[in-house]
Amino acid sequence: MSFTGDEYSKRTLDFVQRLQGLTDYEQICALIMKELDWFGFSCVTSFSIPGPGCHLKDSIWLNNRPAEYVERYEEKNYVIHDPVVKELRRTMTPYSWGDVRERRDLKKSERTIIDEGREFGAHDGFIIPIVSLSGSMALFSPCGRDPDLSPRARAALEIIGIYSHHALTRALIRRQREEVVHTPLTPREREIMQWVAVGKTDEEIADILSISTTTVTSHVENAKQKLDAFRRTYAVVQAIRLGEISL
Amino acid sequence: MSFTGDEYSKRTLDFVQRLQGLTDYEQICALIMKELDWFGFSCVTSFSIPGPGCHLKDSIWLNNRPAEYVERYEEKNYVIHDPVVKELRRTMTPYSWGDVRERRDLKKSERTIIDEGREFGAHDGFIIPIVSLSGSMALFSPCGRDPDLSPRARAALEIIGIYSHHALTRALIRRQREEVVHTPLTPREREIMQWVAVGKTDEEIADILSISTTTVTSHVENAKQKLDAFRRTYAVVQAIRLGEISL
DNA sequence: TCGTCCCTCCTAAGTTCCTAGGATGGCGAA
DNA sequence: TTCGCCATCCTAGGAACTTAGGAGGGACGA
Repeated sequence: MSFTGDEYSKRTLDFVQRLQGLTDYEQICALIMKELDWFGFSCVTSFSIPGPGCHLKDSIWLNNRPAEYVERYEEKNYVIHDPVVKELRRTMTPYSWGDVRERRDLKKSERTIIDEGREFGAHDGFIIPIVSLSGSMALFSPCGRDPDLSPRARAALEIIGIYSHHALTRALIRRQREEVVHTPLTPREREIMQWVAVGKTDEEIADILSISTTTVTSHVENAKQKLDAFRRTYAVVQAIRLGEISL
Repeated sequence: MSFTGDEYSKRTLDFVQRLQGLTDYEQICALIMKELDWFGFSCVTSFSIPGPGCHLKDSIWLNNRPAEYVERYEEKNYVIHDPVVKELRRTMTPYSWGDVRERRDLKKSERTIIDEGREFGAHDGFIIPIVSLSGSMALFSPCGRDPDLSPRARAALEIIGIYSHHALTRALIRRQREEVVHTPLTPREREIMQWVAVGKTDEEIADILSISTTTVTSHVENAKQKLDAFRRTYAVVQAIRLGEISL
């Protein structure tokens, strides 16, 4: 190994310090890619696991792998079958593609998916699982021809991955908030939506808060309007997304 | 400053490496507190901002500040008025209590809240904002009598905070999944709940998927049962929480 | 082959929600 | 003090959801 442990740690802290100053999404991406390059990673992908009915495209936070690769990945719905992604459900600690490829219980088709990456110059990659308390999973995955995957590098990469993810989230949230001009709910509306979110009927909420049912209904309707929702189910989802109520 | 920059970075990377091996919540907490001690922090609190109707107590992820302090904080509902917490909504980058205290526009009552911390041995503290794409905010905040808040320490602390938060989430998710024996939804149920979540009516969903309305209804009912929900609104929230669907 | 799970479809009464109004009093900012 | 926002309450028809059943066909593993 040509780098000392301290080289890794110093770089990592420097990286974080530089990233702290950035708020612009594109600048953050550029800095992340530059840093990963030092480790021998030429590409990076970060996305949250899309649910059914959700396209992978809409879940991607950061990606500079070839467009054709991503298209094929999306087209063949690899995100469901890719063993590297499936591994996310087993473990919550970082691992490399190689770690997965070595497993005995892989089907032939699964091995194919990993190997296809090679055609695009990605011989090995590293997966940093990202969890959120809401239970949704995401991953941050740099890859390249011959990346540094030594233990010390892995520790540094986990920091880089988690911190990058955090910085990207911050930038995306900022952008989201700027885009969505969202009228904030009043405290009462928030309180009532919180009850709606746990499945209480207007009558039950009225009982809990000692107000009339019609009042509850009108608060919900106001909130729906502010949240741009026709149905209260979506209003709740929007309220969660916009941070008006929490899970 | 008695420590070199490299000391910070080396420690930080070591900390992350040690934390990587841990899955037990209590062990993780212990390691975090030990590490923060080195920076001169005697206490640490981490919680997500509770919505109305939610108690702060239920949102705490990690805390070793005196119980009486927390009780008073909760009782007086400081989480709403604490200027240090309010600052979260303005900025998404770390700051110290001192940074907030210096602001001119603070009300007297707000200053009091900060100063009350001193009675419990916390003269200054550091806030690391944690954002999640769902929009919910949380914070990680160590505090102490005379902590190290130098620029280099702040960069290290941000890593420590974000990484600790991530490790805690991992441990809590693991625990949550062990506790909640949750029957997974079928692909079709997930797909339909995803549409429910965006406020589509059963009829609209039936149109979209080219199946009958009654089929949609029965999928929703099955999902509700699996998610232990009486109302579809709550079913959606549960599905999000359990990672069955994403925002 | 048998059992199990998934997806599909059906009925029908009862409950809850949605819509689109209007109206009052309180409270704080300009 | 006036203006605006907030919380409260009201009506009433029509739309959507809830509940508790049953039932057939297909896929897949034991």
